Amino acid sequence: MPTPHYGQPRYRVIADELRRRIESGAIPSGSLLPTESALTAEFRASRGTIRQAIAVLRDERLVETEHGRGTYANPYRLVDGPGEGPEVETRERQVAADPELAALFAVEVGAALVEQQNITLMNGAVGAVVRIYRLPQGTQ
Amino acid sequence: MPTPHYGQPRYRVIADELRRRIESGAIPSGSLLPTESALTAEFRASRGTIRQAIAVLRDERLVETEHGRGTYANPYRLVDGPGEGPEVETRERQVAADPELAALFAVEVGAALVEQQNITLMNGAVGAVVRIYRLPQGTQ
DNA sequence: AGAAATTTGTCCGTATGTATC
DNA sequence: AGATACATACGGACAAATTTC
Repeated sequence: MPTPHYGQPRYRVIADELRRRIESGAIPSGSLLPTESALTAEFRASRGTIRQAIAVLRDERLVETEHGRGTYANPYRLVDGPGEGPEVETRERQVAADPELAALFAVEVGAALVEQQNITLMNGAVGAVVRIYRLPQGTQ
Repeated sequence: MPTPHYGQPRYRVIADELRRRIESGAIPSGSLLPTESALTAEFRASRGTIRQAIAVLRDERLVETEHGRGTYANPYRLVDGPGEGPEVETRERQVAADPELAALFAVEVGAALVEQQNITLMNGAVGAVVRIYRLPQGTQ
């Protein structure tokens, strides 16, 4: 079978699906993701592709992998014990440029921007939300 | 041929060497790196390993790759004007909480939040826009 | 304008090394 | 020691973007 990849590459499709499962709770926070070989079987993809999909989630800090053990979902979720310092939760996504951002970046309104959102938590409460906007890779 | 990787993995060794060449100027800023196939020949490594090495440098934002063209060295360097460093423009204002921010801060949609916006400039162009949201003083 | 060559992007299969349980 | 799982590396194939002729 050939390897067409029109549109989204497979590893992104798989990453999107896994992200959905984690965010929906289908894969509970703190639990292990299915193994690489299980995902290989389920998605009919090679190990390299599965690993690439997981790498995407790892970059987003949505999962964390431990050598010889497995890949955990949502390891940075706060379940703080008492007296812990501020924690940060990070997420990255693509958004459409609002008129002000469009003017700043000299792109059209609605153009794709990358938004990185950091949520600073203090004692379990949201202290501040930081949103960083950049042009997508390769467009600058 | 077996594939031992004692000590440093090969892709890291190659990444280190390429980083050295870029930082030493052996590969001038803004110029193209050797092609993947050229690096394959020079380092006697597979293309996957070369691409992994380049991915390391890409994560460091030391290089940028364009499909069908090549990989550029140091695309993000600042070329400051006379005596100027990177500049930041800051502004603070009050905004209404969008649904997501409202949920995060546990306030009603439309409630007042303080937004601090920092615009970082690189080469006179907008590099990133940072928006920090907090609850107004006295409400936390 | 169009075809060919070049270069990077994605995917596959496989093998071996290393860490953890 | 054995089983399991992640890390690294290889080689090959086809897709897609760019450049060159």
